[in-house]
Amino acid sequence: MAARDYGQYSGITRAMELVGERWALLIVRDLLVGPRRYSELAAGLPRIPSNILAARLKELQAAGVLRRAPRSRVIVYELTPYGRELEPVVLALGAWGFKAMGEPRQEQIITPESMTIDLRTAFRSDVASALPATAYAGRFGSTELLIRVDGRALDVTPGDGPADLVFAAGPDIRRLISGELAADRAIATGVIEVLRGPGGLLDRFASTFHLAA
Amino acid sequence: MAARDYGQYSGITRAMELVGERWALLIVRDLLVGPRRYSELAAGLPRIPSNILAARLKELQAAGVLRRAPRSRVIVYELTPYGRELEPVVLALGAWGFKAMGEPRQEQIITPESMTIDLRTAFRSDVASALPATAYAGRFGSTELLIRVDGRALDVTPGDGPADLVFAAGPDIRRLISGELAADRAIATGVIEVLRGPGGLLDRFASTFHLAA
DNA sequence: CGGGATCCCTTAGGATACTG
DNA sequence: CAGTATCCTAAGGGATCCCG
Repeated sequence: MAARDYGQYSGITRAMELVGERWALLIVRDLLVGPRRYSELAAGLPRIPSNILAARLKELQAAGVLRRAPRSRVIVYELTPYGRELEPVVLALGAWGFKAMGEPRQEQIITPESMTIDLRTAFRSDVASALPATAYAGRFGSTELLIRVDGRALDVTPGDGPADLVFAAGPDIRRLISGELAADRAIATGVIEVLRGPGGLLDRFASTFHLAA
Repeated sequence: MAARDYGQYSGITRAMELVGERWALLIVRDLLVGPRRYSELAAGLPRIPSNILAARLKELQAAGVLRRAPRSRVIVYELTPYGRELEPVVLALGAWGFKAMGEPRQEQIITPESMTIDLRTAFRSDVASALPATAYAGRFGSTELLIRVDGRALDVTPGDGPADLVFAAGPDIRRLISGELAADRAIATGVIEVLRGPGGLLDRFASTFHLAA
């Protein structure tokens, strides 16, 4: 028996043995957004030691969660189909943890990958399907995301592009998503800064992305 | 910043900080079945050192996941409402890990709590709602469970009681739940031993509890 | 006897430096 | 860029002991 084995024959213990190590599910989360290179993963995971990242990648590969794929002279890591099946786990954890997020601390960062998954977590496809297709461009610190909502589909990509509403937000956008702060109040208090487009669209954004606290 | 902090401001990292430590989610899983005493938790978690169990209970209490509750001279640990909201996380992890369960190893045990959650994971309420109410009594090694299905409701309790079908099964019951083995084959090969009641009911059991691998 | 606390040892994780 | 190598600290594992 491996030292870090749980000694039980059940689904959860098996899952914990495969992806329960520290950092593992965060690597999976970032790869849920798309394939990533080693250095991209390292950049998105602040403070992960490179030896730990290397060790986790090997373990997750051995577990059948991800694979190394050569892409024209560089190597990227991508989830296997089985690894992608962790999405419900990651989203459920994200939804639960969202409710316990306090105020951001100084050194805490928001990465494009973490924001993308947080938006996916909060996305209400049934609400969105009743609204017209809308593209938002959000600037969160130094990361910029193009958020396209069309029917029940959500697509989040880095960078900008044609958007109906362009806004800049800090970590306090959480209070908009949780419903703690209404859209007009968010604008009035400067939590959200509308850079272009009708500010009224922010209310639609808040309806589309909502996660009660 | 705490040493085991992930340095990100996102839902998942917050969740991992609260319940991402080793053993934590297994404690939560057992408490999802019902309140438990310290010694009951220790018994259900083979190989957990007592100092680690004590440390986790304190951390989870500080995180607002569980609380100590005095029950007539003894102390039990029970989930808070917020802790119970981890059920989707635990079930999602269980469903994912179930598919990666290989053959059981000699020293791996099945506890009443782990089996209860595994059954909850595999429970198909929509299938069950179309079937007549049924009570099963299952013996898994030394643990005995009374499994009552009524409409969309599932109730699993330790011990026995009046049941339509009484059977004994080893860890290979996983192959019945995964659909790898049909009910009649499971009986014919001795994977499941029908102790009382019509063996045909095992097919209903397999329809009610199913998780594709 | 339930509910831990203590001790000692092993191993994983963190920080930093280095290399093909 | 994509990792190794090294060193050190902190957490986990196992056994034992303690206390109400």
